[in-house]
Amino acid sequence: MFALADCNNFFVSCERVFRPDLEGKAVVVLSNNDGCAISRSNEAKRLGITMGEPFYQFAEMERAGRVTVFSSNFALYGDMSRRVQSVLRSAAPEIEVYSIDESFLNLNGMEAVDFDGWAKELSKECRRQTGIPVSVGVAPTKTLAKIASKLCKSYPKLRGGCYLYRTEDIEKVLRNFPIEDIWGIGRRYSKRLKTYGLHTAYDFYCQSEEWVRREMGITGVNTLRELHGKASIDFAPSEEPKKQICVSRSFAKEIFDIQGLSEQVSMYSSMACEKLRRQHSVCHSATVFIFTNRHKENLPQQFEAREVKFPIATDSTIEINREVLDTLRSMFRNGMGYKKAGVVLSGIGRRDEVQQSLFDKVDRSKHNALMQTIDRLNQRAHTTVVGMASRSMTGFVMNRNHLSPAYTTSWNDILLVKTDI
DNA sequence: TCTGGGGTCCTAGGACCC
DNA sequence: TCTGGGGTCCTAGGACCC
Repeated sequence: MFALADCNNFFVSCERVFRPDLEGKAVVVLSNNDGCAISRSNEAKRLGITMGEPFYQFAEMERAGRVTVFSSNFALYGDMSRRVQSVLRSAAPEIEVYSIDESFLNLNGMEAVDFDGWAKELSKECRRQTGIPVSVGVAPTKTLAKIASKLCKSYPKLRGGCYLYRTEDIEKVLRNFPIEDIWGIGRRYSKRLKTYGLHTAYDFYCQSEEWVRREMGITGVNTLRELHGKASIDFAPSEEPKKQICVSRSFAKEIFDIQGLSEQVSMYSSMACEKLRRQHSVCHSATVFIFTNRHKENLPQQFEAREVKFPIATDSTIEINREVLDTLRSMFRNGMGYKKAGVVLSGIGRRDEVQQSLFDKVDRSKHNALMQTIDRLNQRAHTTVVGMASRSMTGFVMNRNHLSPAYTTSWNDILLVKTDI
């Protein structure tokens, strides 16, 4: 058996823990830049605010006091997420942290347990210890556990826990479950499946493996098998190092000058390199991308990405940053108003397995020592106190007009000291 | 005026190898 | 006239997830 513990309306719930006056009211958390809705309370959903809806389209409701909005505060959400995880960890032998608000639990070895009661109790315990409402679904496969946890949200009678295992119960649930809500069937596939007349999870459930393989490949077959109670998606308890690390942002206003753009991109590459070193990895390539504002169709557009390769895998901010900025300059065009930029590190491998070269011109031990020192200083300060001189001195060019206080963490304002390294 | 950010896996086709 | 067979690796693009 597997459990899925899913935090209800997670970001909104985090804000409400510290604003109990907002319980029962319409609340929305906005994306970076206060761009669009990324988390909504049930009351906000009832007002008709949709996922991803641009803020300006419901700003009137906010002004009228019908909905409270927050800028996203990921320092808070990350901290609350860890608290929920620690409650879950104590309830089951193995945990797979799937996302900031969802964890799978492997319940092998707990055969004698009353899973329905266990799920309800775990939900209650999460609420008691962290203040976050959590839906716990238990089923023979991950895909069915996802469905079981969704049922908790529709039926308060379940008191946050649902155990789904009997074939007749599963089939009854699938008959009323929309095909597009199945884990693994997204917008594209559900649209296509509907053209074949498949509308519910049960319609999909009744198809043959051969047909599903032709239409959707092996991933579709795995989903089908999971609905039939045959576990086909791996449980991955350990935290694997990332195979790709990306830092990107949209800007509050378009940036037209190479200097301003360089400062942002340099900051992104520094942040990506920090993440890389934190997981003890090195990378073989870095991709820089810059986008103009796609919503301004009357203006000239540019959506470009370029990759630089490192013959010897590296984790040095100095080395990566230099190549990234050179690449950026080669892409930059005068007169373009850039709205978004980012840096992606890929070709990631372990640092202790780097292939050396006879012709290496970089003094790697020197770079390593410097990077270690910088990381240690910044970690101790809980903020950036030492960084590349090329990076932004003032942080993100970002709107955050509705930010909640740092309730559980010290707030990380960027304070930058220039050095001559 | 105003529209997020960060990931994973699978597949097909090309380059290259013997 | 007639031109092999089998494999790996890499990459881009498409699908998905939260």
